[in-house]
Amino acid sequence: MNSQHFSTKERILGAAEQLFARLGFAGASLRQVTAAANVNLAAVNYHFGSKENLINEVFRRRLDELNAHRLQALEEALERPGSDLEELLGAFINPALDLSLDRGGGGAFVRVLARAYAEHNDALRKFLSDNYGHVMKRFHAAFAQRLPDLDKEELYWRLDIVAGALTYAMADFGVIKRKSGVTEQQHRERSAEHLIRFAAAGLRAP
Amino acid sequence: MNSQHFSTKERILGAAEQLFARLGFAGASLRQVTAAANVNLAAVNYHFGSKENLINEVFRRRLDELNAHRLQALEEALERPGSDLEELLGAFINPALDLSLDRGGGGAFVRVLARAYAEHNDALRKFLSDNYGHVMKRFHAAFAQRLPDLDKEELYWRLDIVAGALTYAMADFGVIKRKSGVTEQQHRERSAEHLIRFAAAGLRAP
DNA sequence: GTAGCATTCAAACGCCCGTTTTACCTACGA
DNA sequence: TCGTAGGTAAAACGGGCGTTTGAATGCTAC
Repeated sequence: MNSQHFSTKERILGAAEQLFARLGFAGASLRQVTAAANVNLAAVNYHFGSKENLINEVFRRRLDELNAHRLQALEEALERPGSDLEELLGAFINPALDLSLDRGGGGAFVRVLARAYAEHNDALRKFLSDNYGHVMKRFHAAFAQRLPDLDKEELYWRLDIVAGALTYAMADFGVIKRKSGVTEQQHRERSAEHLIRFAAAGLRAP
Repeated sequence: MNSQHFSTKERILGAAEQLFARLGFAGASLRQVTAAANVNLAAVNYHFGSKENLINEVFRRRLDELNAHRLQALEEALERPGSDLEELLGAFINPALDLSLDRGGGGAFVRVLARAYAEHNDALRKFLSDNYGHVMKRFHAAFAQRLPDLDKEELYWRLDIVAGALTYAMADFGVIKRKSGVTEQQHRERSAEHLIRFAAAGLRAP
């Protein structure tokens, strides 16, 4: 299986991501993680130092990439001459959507991310703020330029609502059932379309 | 403290709610719960049978009431002659807001509810669907009447987005910091206002 | 080939978990 | 007044937890 192609560290990160998504940080034990990764129990403490630090590394591996993709998509949208609000929203939402569809655990990671929000852990919040703060600022500036009549603070509130709805949608919290005959890819693309249309109207609200 | 005025069962439920909100279902132990409730460890298994069942009772205690309040607020809004979309949204959002401001643990409960979504547990989903399914159907019908041009399935998607944003906002996931000089009550009222305005525009989107 | 280092391994450490047992209160109807 | 049922108490059960240890292994450079 994985054992052949990936290093011990990578196998641990992958297995941890899956199990944290399914069972939570407290609910998934290192014995379960190392068994799924097909490595020795002591490997976690050897390579990562502690369970706490393993959790952080699970985040870091994905967030840097998502970060970069969002900013890149935003710059591309801003460079297009006639780009509208929906395109800016797409730059924010689509990279997250792509991640959730990624082979190799991205789908599990968005659920881990949703759990992180629910954990309400201060250290984790600081970590996320450090990693995401400047991204949100950049998007805020771009949206503010497109919505000059909207109060700046009001815009912060609304972007916060968009982020909430996106987190919720990505982690598949909702009650909307995927119909048979619709692939997961199609389901998520439809999710993104609905979300963008809804959010664009919400941002344009008087 | 509580010991004087509440029964053993009530003290356990209250302490469990607080600790589940803070540490999660797996993260909070029965030893922590019973110590906080100032009761004997064995009392949980005596009164509730198991930790699993205690979790269910923590939900049941609050959900029945929230359920009833939402439906009552909806009926009242529908009976008012000139009631608009914002009033229907208020009937959905405000009871949840009130619960989150409730003395005696409501604020903790909304975070427990957010954790429940993140848990993605099938048994818990069925429990929530059984308790909430008819409420969502009732709201869907009311919104459909106010938005006759909107496709029924599209409306389901949009209500799902509203529910997501609400869950996120209630559990205080967002990055919006409460300013000094603003009480928590005021902060949450402002939250609801922003959410209703945003959601109303999103629902009306073409 | 062997010295040196990074990695893997099995085993054990002390601790905390959910649950059960058994004895002990305490109030109330017969 | 006594028997009894409902509640509380302390202690123990087996088992799983994160972490540490020290020996065995593989790999690279000389």
